[in-house]
Amino acid sequence: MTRPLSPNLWLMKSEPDAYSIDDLKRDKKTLWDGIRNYQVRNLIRDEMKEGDLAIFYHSNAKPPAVVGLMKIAGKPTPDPLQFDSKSKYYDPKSKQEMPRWLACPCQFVEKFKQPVDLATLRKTTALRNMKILSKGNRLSITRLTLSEFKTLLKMAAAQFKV
DNA sequence: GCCAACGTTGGC
DNA sequence: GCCAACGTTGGC
Repeated sequence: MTRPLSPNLWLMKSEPDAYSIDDLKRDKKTLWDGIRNYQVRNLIRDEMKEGDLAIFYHSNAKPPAVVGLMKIAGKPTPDPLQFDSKSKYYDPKSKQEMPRWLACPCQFVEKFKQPVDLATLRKTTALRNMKILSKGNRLSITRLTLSEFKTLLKMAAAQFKV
């Protein structure tokens, strides 16, 4: 296995009612849990690594928008909620010795001064292939190309420099 | 393995 | 609240 030299770039969705960029700003670090989709689980298991960068997207928001930047702060770890019978993310079929679901540690980097809403994203030619804009893509974590990542940072007037 | 029924996501 | 576009479940 070769180790990629540059960080992977991701877009990660969260409903602000559940967990927002302001929550992350307050917490500084969080365990990104509640992932219950096998494609996404495989992505973080097989491809996500410490040091990767992720754009934070508010879904089901008014308006939906990219709102900030975070960094992957460690290896994916078993999602504790799958074993919590009181959680809505409880999975009775998952066993301690063979956990089914993973969560990933995320660290706050910045909240964008200029969040970019979905309508604006759709109008941006440089983002026309961005996964989140293609019809039918509902995955909560998707990859960004370097070009898409740079475009988003620029539009959002980000502090972070690639 | 097929597929109908059901559940979820998320924009609008 | 509606609904398109999935994903999951379980009977067969």
